[in-house]
Order: sequence, then C-alpha cells, then structure tokens
Amino acid sequence: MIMGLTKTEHFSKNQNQVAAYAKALGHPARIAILEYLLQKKACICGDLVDELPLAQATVSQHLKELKAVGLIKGEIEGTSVCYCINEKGWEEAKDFLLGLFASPLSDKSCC
Amino acid sequence: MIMGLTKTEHFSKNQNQVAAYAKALGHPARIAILEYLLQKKACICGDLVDELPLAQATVSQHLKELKAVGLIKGEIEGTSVCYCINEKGWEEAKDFLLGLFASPLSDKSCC
DNA sequence: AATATATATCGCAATATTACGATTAATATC
DNA sequence: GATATTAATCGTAATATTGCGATATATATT
Repeated sequence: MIMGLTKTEHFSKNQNQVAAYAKALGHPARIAILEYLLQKKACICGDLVDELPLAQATVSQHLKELKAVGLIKGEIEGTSVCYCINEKGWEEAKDFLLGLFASPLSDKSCC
Repeated sequence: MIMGLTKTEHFSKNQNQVAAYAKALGHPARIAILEYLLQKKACICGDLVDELPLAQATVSQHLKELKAVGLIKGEIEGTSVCYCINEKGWEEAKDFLLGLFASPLSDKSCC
C-alpha cells in the first residue's frame, strides 16, 4: 500500500472500470469537449483551443486523458489531429454507468 | 486563475454539475459503497469498514465526499450513523449523466 | 533549406486526492 | 462517573490533477 495511490487491486473489475470512466468525466473541460464532439461530430485540437478557456497545452492534456480511457480517438491529418467520439468506448462507458444506476431504489426511508 | 484549481467559472452550470457527479464516482471505493447501499438499502459506517479494504478514517472520508455531492445521506443513531442512498440526488445524478450520453452518435467515421 | 503551422510533451507550481494513525467528540452502557 | 463504542476530524505523507509557458517533433509550404 502506497499512500496517495488508489488501492484498485482490491476492487472488482467492474468497480474499477466504472470509476475509471467516471474519473475521466470528472472535469468540466472534458464534458465540454465531449459535448462539442457530439455536436460537431469531429474537430481538431485547435478548434477546441479556440472554444475552451484553456491553454493549448491544457487542452492537449485533457484530450490525452479522454483518449487514454477510450472515450475519444484521434487521427493524424498532416500537422493536425482530428478527434471524434470513439463509439465503442462511448457505448461501453454508457453501459458501465447505466449499470450502476440500474439498481432499483428502496421505497423505504433511510433508517 | 490559480494553478491547480479547476477553472469552473468558465463552464456552464450543466457541465460543472455533470463533472461534479462524475468526479464523486471516480473512485472504486465509492462505487463499492454505493453498490453496497443499493443492495442493503442502508448501513452504518462500521459495516463499510468491515466490507472495504480501507481504514475507518478513509471510509469516513469517502462517505463525506458522497454525502457532500448529494448521492447519499446519513442519519445519526446513537453513536452510529446510518447511511443510505439519497434518492433525490441519486436521480439527479442519473439525469445529468444520462443527459450527456443521450446525444445520438454520428454514423460517420472519424475524419 | 527556410519558414510556418499544429500539437504532444516537458518542466514547473499550486492544489487536490488518497491512504492511514492518532485524536476528538458524542453516545451508550455499567 | 468510568468505560466502551462509533465515527468524524486532524495531521501527515505520497501521489495525482490542473494550469500554463516553453520546447520538441512532425508536417506543410515556399
């Protein structure tokens, strides 16, 4: 056990996966990026830099995280990179998160 | 702008809210806690300490975050605190996250 | 080859997160 | 009142995250 590092090895694959997708979504800039991609279908890094209130380096970092978790993908086109939603990962993330919210709530009050 | 602090003021209320709920879900221990609560309907801190591979102090911290974002609520009973899902916040989180995933995907390939 | 463009990476700084032992505060029991 | 239980909080340490300027790399254009 190392302080500061999440003890992922003690949780199920499902729990780790739900948490990983959630974590990737846990920043408003990333939500904004995904919304933009959902609307425009595709865009280049520079488009997002113009759109977001963040430096190019920061936008690139956020894109890197979204790409790493599988929510987006990028294709190099000359000097640019064209990003879009990665449909497979997107659907998977949706399934994992929906899975968490799928359990019925109790009709009883707390305690 | 302060380095290390998220620039939330530049994003919409919706984007900030989706991100906040996602961030709260971004740790496997919290997923495990929520799943346990969904299954058992209610439990005390001590139950979770027995269930999770974490120290009592850590469990308490995670509960604090889940409570702060509104996903769970706790009622004091003697020396114990009985936690359960906060139905109102739970449904709201579900709506916000579903809202993100509700947009149709393009049938076009990336670029 | 020189120049321009696009973007990932590096390096740094500030803050947040994660984990845990120790402590504190509130309640319950004897 | 003394003792026990429960859990929030404190303090600390290690790591992660967030932001940005500078830089490196790859491609395009002249």
